[in-house]
Amino acid sequence: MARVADETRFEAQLHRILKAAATCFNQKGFSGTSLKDVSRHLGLTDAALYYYVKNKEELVYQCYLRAAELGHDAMSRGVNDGSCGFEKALFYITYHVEIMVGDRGPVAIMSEIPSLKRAHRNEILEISRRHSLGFEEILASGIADGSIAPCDVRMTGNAIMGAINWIPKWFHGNPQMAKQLLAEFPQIL
Amino acid sequence: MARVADETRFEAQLHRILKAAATCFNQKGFSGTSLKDVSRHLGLTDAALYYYVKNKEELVYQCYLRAAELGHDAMSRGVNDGSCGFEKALFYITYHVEIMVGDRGPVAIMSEIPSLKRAHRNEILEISRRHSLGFEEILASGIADGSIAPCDVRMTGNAIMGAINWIPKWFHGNPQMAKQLLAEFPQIL
DNA sequence: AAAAAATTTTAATCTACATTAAAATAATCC
DNA sequence: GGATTATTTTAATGTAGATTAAAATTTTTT
Repeated sequence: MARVADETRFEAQLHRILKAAATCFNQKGFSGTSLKDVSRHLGLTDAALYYYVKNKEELVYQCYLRAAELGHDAMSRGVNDGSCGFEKALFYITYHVEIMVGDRGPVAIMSEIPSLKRAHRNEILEISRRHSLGFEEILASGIADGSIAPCDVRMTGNAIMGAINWIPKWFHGNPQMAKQLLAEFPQIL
Repeated sequence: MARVADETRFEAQLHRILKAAATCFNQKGFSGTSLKDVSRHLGLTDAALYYYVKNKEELVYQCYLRAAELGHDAMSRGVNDGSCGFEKALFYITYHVEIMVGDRGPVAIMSEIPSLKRAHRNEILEISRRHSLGFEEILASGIADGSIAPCDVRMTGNAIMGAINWIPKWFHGNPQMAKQLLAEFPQIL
């Protein structure tokens, strides 16, 4: 956070590239987007990307890393801001959705984890696992403090994560929808 | 349904191919699976697939078509078997999940719709749209008959569809999990 | 404003698959 | 069982798109 000011030119451009890549991947599918597609989005040439990432695999990896960071960020804030388990969960979800539909997005759907190389894949899977566990803990704490009805936290967690991760599938930048979405999500919990 | 008996050899093999393809796509990612991967799953050679589908694009298209069929099937049965809106929704979800984790699965996650050719893409999108609308109608009927608490059916529908569609991401054939999942899902609604 | 460093482009190369045609094998039919 | 049809394999070919190296340009530094 807050290192936007001293962000070097390089980091800023890499950041733009990652957003462009996420946009393309979500819009045109992974196999449907070439590096040329991504670069064109920024008025660059495909070869220029190689100054920022070693190859396409790493571009995907970085996109996913960024997606994970944003999710983690939302969860931390949610845990901080909520007073009971239910509130923590609700805040987290709200923040996460806000990020996905807001201008920090788009966030790449992690549909291509298996084609990452081993080390990257393991890292992303590990992060995802921790994220899920974190959410399950929130749910468990809510059950413990009585703010959430008893349930299988693993399955409930999976279901809600799925609902969140699926958002890019149907949300395409309609701001009105974003509002409705945020208004409605809490009730689902 | 029930045309399993008079299924010709060709249709049966195509069916096996589609299941193998769905397995590969979900396990190794779309870009990570070659036709050779799919064919090897069946002890065939990659070229053999071309006897059944015109090309890789059509293989994906057929996988998605099959996924859509299975979903539609679940919804019809749900609507039939439930007496109020809530029950219809619950039955549908249960049936759909049962299909996804059962031996009619795996079902391909539709992450590569954008790379389908225009006609196929439009067809799949249209089917998906109808499916979503169908579910929204179920929700609306439940609200009307008082069995479901008022909500934005579009958003609630999106959320639940996301939860369902995401299942292949974390379900990898653990039968115990399948049971827990089915036991838990109803409560989420 | 010259020099150095950072960024981007041009122009090839390289390669993993997808795809195809013809030949071989297996199944079915009369 | 021989002929016909259905299915699969072998062996090439084709191609999009990733990748690279060197040159050109732009930005920064002094």
